[in-house]
Amino acid sequence: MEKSSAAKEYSKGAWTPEEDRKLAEVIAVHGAKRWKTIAATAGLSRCGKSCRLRWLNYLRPNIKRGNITDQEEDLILRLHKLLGNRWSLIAGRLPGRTDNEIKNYWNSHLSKKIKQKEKQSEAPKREGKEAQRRRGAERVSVEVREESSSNGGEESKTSVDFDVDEFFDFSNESSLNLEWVSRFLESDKGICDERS
DNA sequence: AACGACTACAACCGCTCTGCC
DNA sequence: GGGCAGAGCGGTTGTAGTCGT
Repeated sequence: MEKSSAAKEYSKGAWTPEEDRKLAEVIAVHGAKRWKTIAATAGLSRCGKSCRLRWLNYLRPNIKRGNITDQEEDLILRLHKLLGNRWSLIAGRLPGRTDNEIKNYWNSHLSKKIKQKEKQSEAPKREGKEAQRRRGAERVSVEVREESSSNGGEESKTSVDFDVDEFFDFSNESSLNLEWVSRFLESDKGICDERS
């Protein structure tokens, strides 16, 4: 919320290697907080918001760059089905990937794939009413705990609907994904333990 | 080779939430 | 309780690179 941005002109557009270097240096010394101060200290004519975004999406260590693997793609699909457009939450389950990256990947790859799939599946959609009714009965509403970094570990609850059969269809699951599922469950269990 | 269409992704924008005074 | 600033999120835009004609 750069309310002073009207008064001061910030530069926009692509970051230069020099800007990246300055930003990284200041963050290494002062840490990744008070972005406005960081921008000023680094002598950058960028707004704090821009610095934060650059750091989180590009300069931060442990960022995994390059193609999204099949496993990761599958994970994104599942998580999106579960959480919707909660990119930061989805990114939280994919180490090294950023919300922006996942969002972009979704918009450019997966949304198209899904549309294609929907088109294909529309044709043979001649299910009986009974089958549809049964499927409806199998949809459940679950409460998803959100571990948000912004609220200091506090968690809120969101009620979401998902299709049990599809989400828990691990028939062609690789070991990597199964590992994630157990870790997901473990981390949730850990939170519950902490509470009690 | 030239040009337009398409794609991928970095960056921006607007909004909400949270914490502090 | 209200105002302000910082932080974070999701949607959208801009543009460089690639591809097809």
